[in-house]
Amino acid sequence: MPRAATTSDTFNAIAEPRRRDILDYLAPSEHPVGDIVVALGLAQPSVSKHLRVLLHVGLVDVRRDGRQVFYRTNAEGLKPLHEWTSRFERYWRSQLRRIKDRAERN
Amino acid sequence: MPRAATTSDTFNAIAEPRRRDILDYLAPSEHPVGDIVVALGLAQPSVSKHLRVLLHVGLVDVRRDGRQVFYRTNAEGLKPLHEWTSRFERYWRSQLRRIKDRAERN
DNA sequence: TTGACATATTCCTGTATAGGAATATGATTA
DNA sequence: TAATCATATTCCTATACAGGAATATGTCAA
Repeated sequence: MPRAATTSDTFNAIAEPRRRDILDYLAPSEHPVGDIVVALGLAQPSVSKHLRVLLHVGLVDVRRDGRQVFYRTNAEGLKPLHEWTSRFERYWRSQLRRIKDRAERN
Repeated sequence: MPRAATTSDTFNAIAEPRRRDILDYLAPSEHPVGDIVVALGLAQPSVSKHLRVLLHVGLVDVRRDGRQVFYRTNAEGLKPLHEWTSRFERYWRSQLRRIKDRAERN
């Protein structure tokens, strides 16, 4: 079996750095595609493709207005990712905490 | 350009679900490869390969003991991921918060 | 030393990119 | 209607898997 599709889930979608850049850019407020092209210095077709992937997994929302298409990060979609990493929080908190954890296991 | 290598960074490494399972399993305490094989029901070579990727990006630590090799999740390696997702926290906190954010932008 | 055990590596293959180039689609304006 | 603007899609290609099968490597025990 080959690697899973980038469109299959959030984790695969954000594995691509440019897509993370796009999510960062679109988090505070919506922007038309052209803005992303300029802001991130990417080729327009490339941006459209990345947006399609992000849309597929629900990480961005769209709003069409005339010939422009506004995208915006849907932060909710990043929750699962955040929650998964949170499970490991107790293991890095601090050296002290780590010692406590170790004691608890005995 | 093809997709980035899974060994290139944390984000790519955890894009594979089995690797996340392995990290979950190895977080509380170290385990030899054989345990992972049994616990997750994967083929041994497959587990070894996944571990190699995780080791490459520093998500697990190794300790050899006789013919067994013990692996353990290095939670520190997941910090960057957690921090990246944290940046979006303010955007999902609550509807109230979202309204406040919107007001702040005006 | 030999055999069993634990893990790693190699080889093979079907699949899925991501970027570049060219083109298509849809909407707006002259 | 034609020209233009904003985006999306298609085609092409080099690359990188991830799993299965077979085998290699390293270690311990008899």
